Amino acid sequence: MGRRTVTMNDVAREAGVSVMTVSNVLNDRSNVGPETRQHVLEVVDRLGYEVNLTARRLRSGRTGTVGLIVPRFDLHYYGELASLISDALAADRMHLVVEQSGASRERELSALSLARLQQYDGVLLSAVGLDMADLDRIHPDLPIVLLGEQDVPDRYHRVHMRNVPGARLATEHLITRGARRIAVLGGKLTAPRQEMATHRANGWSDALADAGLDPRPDLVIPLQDYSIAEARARITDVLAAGLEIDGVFAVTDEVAIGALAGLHDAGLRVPDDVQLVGFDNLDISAHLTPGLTTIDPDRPTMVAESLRLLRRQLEDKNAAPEHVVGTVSLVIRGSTRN
Amino acid sequence: MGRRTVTMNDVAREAGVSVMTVSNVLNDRSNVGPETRQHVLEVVDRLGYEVNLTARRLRSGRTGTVGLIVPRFDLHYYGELASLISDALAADRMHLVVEQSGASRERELSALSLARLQQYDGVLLSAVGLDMADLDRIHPDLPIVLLGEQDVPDRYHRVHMRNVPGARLATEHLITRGARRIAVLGGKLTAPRQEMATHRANGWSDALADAGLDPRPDLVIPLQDYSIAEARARITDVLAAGLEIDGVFAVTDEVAIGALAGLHDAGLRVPDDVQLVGFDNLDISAHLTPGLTTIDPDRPTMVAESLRLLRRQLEDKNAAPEHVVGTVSLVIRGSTRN
DNA sequence: TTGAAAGCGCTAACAG
DNA sequence: CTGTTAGCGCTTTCAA
Repeated sequence: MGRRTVTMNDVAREAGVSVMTVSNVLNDRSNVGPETRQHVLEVVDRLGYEVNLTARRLRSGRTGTVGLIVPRFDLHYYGELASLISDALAADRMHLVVEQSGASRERELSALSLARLQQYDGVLLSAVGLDMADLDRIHPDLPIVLLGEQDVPDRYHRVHMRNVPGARLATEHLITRGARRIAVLGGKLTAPRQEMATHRANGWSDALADAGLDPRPDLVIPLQDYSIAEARARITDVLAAGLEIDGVFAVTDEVAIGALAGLHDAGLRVPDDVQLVGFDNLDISAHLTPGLTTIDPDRPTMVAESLRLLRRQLEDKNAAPEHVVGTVSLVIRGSTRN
Repeated sequence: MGRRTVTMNDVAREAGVSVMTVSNVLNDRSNVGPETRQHVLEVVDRLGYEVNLTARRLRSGRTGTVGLIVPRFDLHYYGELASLISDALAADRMHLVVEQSGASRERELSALSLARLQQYDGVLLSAVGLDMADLDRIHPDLPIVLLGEQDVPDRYHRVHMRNVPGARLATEHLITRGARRIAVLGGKLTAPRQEMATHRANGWSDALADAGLDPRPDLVIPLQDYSIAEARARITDVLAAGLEIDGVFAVTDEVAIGALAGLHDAGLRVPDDVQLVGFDNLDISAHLTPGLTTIDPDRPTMVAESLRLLRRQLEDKNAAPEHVVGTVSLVIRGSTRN
């Protein structure tokens, strides 16, 4: 119970060698005789020794841990992303820990403080609320890859989706299938800086304009937190206010799920009365009724690219910044007509 | 760019004080004169100094960080749990990081190694695949609270749900609303040790027996990973095989979502042909069509209790182990009849 | 192939 | 109120 933690020193004394030899054994360095190695490992096992990662990190700087910072744990998109990354890193014998940055600016800054980030060998940062100034505060020596749709300083490595083409694809599909009054739920026409909501509203707007349709401002329904509940409430509001629509492009699948519920509340059938397209292709989207037509951002490739950029920086801290843009494709399911 | 990281020493020299004074200022200790404090803070700001948490941890043992270990990031239940915990800890000026333990036994053991756990002031462990031996390997000095439904050694602090009563409540509700052939999707009658799936199958079985119904083994449909896709596939299988049912108790809401899709695939209407009840009351469950009747485990209270147990151990490492069992309640929505 | 010395950056304990 | 000393547990460096 109260017995003191076993240290490398204890192992060394017990094994009759120096701490350096123990360290060499545990780090698989080649300069240890086979018998010594065997003996040390036995003692390690017997005493139940485990390395103190904090001490190792303080001395060597390496941790074997990558941090992923996401806005919220409870948005499905980030849960799926975290799973994919965790699995991919495990193959490299690295370890993922996830932090939540959202909810408040204070907490976001706390999560992004150098003090916290320093604890990782590298960081995948999927923060939405940052501005350039915040990003510029981050110490440049730490390998960072930005995941996400806001614009960032050029010196950062970054992976993001083709937002505008994706949104355009979604909207064009709605038009092709006969929709004419298409709202963009969660879109924004203007914002202090470009972000997911403005990019996707732009794609929507482009597609409408190309088809000779008017991207009326009242068809743009902005959201705050992109939760299912908020999306459902807002679409209910605008329908109650008399907005007439026969199509909805929801900027995320999560928003689309709320839209599905809200449309149902209003007695509108999907896809018969109103067609619906989302963006993200969440796991759950295939299992809704009707299945959700959506834009697939090819997350596995985005994850692979993110880790490639991270590894590049790990190997060469001066690696030239790279911007990777993922492909998007349309996945057609029951929420749009045949 | 390549400039060396600023240390406390740099601040001390620049401010013309000792490192201890800098440390005292940064830790808000009361023994620093107001002018000295002011001056030190200015220098800290000017140099852009941030504390090295690794060094602090090595020396003081405290990290301000709590770890949450969950089986998978992409199960909605854990995402919601993590969000709640993260928010609650922020109020205590503590920080949550989340690790995924699932996917393989090797990775589970790696996440649970003392080396990793040591990095936290305390750990909330929501691992499902552990057995007693694994748990016994964990160093007893670390504050741990177990969240979850498997049985554990008495010496652990633990918070879990009233599984059997919850499952019973769900099943009784189905019976009350007229269902007679009720399957338990994701339940298990036997397993190497008690776990969520057996507890909930027991509640189902008890309710059926009380009502004079036969808990036939073919009504128990076990699952492996409790994913939506798996649940959908399995219910499709058993329906195709000719199983006749008018009610489904799904052991989690995630499983219920799969069931909803599978029933729809088979041309069965919910709740008209088959009634459905889940367990967990996920955020999304209110927004399905139809809304999902489910068991609410009162997660906010469970989270509060978990953190209370953790704080107790933080304050007194010999605090007597406590087992807390949360209450459950039935939330009635459209997936059961009126 | 092995070991001794030094020190990563910080804070506990105590002295002034 | 401020400073000095020592050392957390490990790994780097260099000597044997």
